[in-house]
Amino acid sequence: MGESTHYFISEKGDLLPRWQEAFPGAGGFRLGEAAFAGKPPSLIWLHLSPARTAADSLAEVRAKLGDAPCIVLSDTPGDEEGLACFAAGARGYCNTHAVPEALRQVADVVLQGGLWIGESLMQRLLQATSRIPPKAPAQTWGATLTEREREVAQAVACGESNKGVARQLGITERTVKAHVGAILEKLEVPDRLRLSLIVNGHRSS
Amino acid sequence: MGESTHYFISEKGDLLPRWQEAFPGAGGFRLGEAAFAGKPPSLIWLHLSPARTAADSLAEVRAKLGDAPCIVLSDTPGDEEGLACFAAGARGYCNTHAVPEALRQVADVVLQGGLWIGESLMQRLLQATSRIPPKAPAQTWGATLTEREREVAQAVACGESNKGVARQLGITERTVKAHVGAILEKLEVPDRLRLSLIVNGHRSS
DNA sequence: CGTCTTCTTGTACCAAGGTACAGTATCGTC
DNA sequence: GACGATACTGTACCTTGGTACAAGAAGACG
Repeated sequence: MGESTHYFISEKGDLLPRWQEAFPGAGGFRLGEAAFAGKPPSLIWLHLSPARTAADSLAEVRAKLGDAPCIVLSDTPGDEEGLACFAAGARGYCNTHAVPEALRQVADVVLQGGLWIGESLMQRLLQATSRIPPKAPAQTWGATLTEREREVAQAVACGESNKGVARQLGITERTVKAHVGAILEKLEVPDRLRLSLIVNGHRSS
Repeated sequence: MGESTHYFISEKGDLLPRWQEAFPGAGGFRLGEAAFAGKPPSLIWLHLSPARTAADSLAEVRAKLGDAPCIVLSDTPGDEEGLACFAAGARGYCNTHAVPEALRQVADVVLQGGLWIGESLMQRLLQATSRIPPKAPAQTWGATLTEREREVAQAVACGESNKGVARQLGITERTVKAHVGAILEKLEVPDRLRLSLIVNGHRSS
């Protein structure tokens, strides 16, 4: 790690204290600089600015600094922005204010050829390969479920607790748990929160 | 790296020489074994068998060995198989006959929380994301929250557990719980499921 | 300088979620 | 009649979610 050269590219070019702590000796540069002095970087950290799109920023960095892997730092991480970053060639995407230890970990992964990508974004990418439109009808998520399971799934997706679903459907909480368990297994999701995302059309199964 | 325990799961349970060279002391097990003896693995290598689907194999490994990250080894790597592996929770996907140095590199990346994914597969995933559903602007649900709370709220709304949010933001699970509690109180919702509905635009707060 | 807000973290506890094992009843199919 | 699928339910247990009490650090503000 001591041999790597880190460039932090941001709007103002100054280094946050935690960046310096993570990588003593790292360079801080403004995105708008015409050229970057010194030894070529082995790793580029791009601190996103609200004033530019991720794709524009990455393209500019690419044009000026070449092919060193780039990790994007975002003040307000989100899946859309993450998608844009990876589409534009980033190798990592994380929070601007991550602790130094986390930054070093991300650096290690990316320097060794891996990706640093959030779990929810990865799931999003995987599910997008099915090309299912945002508002998933029950025919998709509900295709493998029984009628009762679909009822329970919809109630859960509206935010009901197991007790609430039991009251609503006139069955015991234990029966609701049985249905919920079967639904989670059939749809291969870990919990009711993810189930809700699928039923409400934020994910496809 | 010396402290990590590697399990190689394959049809016959024997270790290829290059696997042993990469990780002396690694255990070799048959996928069909009822149970795995010894110290829990820190990393699982699953050698795919033509006789089983990737999803079935990964599910079985998951059920028997728990949540250690899993890297899939394939004799005939391809994007379709790779997709299935990552969809089933794998953290890496590479060639069965990769050289020991490459295997150690993949192990490093995955043990540090990264992904090992092929370039063409990553491009495939990115190309599939053509349409992205609109999200409720943070100005509505996020107006009364602090910046950190909005970050936590968004992560939760994407389906993350408290542990997952903690990993993502580089803070402890206890801190995430503190933020989640504050968010639930400010938005006057009973739990993270309802929070998710608000953030994703299914409810007004 | 004192106060307040925000962020962070600890231990502890209780409720809810989810899983496991086990079982009965009904209905449709062979 | 046997069998499988579905719906329903029990006890038990473990994990996660959420709350309570407590506390320190840093930055902004009067």
